[in-house]
Amino acid sequence: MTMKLMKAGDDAGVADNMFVDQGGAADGFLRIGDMAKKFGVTLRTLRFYEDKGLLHPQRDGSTRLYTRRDKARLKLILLGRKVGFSLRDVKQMMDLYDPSGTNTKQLRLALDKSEKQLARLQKQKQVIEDAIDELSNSMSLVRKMLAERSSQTNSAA
Amino acid sequence: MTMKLMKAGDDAGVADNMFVDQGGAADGFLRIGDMAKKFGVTLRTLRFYEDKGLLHPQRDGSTRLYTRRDKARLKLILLGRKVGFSLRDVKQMMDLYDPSGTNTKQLRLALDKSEKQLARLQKQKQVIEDAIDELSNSMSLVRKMLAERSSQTNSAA
DNA sequence: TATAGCATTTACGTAAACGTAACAGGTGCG
DNA sequence: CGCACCTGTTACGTTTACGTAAATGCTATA
Repeated sequence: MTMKLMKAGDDAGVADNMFVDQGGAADGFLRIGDMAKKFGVTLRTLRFYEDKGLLHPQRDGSTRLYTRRDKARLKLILLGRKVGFSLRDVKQMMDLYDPSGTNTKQLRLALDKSEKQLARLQKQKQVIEDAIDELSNSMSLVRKMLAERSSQTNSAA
Repeated sequence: MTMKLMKAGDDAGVADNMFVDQGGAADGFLRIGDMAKKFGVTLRTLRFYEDKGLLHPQRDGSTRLYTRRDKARLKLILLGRKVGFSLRDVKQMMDLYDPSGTNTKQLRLALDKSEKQLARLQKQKQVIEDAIDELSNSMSLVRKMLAERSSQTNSAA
């Protein structure tokens, strides 16, 4: 059994929410593979996010080392994506983060974007509900048609 | 005033539902521009659908002429898209249509695809609702943070 | 006849978020 | 020693439904 030094179980369920990035690089560097497993993403994804300027892991030579800050940022990214923000939006919001300030501007931007996104989501929900309704109608109609057909064809069997 | 022979007002609100294509090419050919206006799509869309084998308008030389059948088909396409089917799905279903049969196979396929699509839509709806919840949570959190900030900064004003 | 207005065709561009391939060089361990 | 897995980079592929030219032609009207 390869148990190794797998103490990579910091658990990602801390308790911070969106737009709230508390820094702090104490210890517990993760390498890309651990990071990927911890968050359920692929290596490609992590490199991609870095390429897009969303993550900035340290380097040990060429090896990426992810700190607590990176974990927090990734958590934000994934949450952002979950609620439907584009990576561009997420970046824009995170780029405003300044550990030495009140981040009022960041929070305002986030709130503004959030309101718009919320509106979008509600519209989408409405669209989907409409689609469900129409599809259900069509389905019951088709079911009726099939019922007629079978009552004609099978009545002689 | 260019009134011409514009009696192209057949009205698209007949009363057929999805998967139900009744043929019949009596008269009233529409050209692509009229067709587009009638259904609120672009010329590009109509040509695109034709290119994908979803529409087969007649030709007068090189000019496309759309018949009643084409209108019915387009209506189905648009309904299909509204409920979230891909054009490929729509084509697959429409290709099974046979004016000289009971179309049982077509209806079964349509029903099968519809059930799957309905499931997809319900999942999507759930995802969106989750997103709405999470986003709402984050928003109220951000609002609190902003409130704190302003109570600190503005208290001295 | 010139102009307007509609038609035709081919074909590259767009958006998002990665996946996937390809190629090469480390590193740990059993 | 060899295998599995790490690292790096570049860059094309995928998906869907069109948008957007670009270049050209037909036809009716002023």
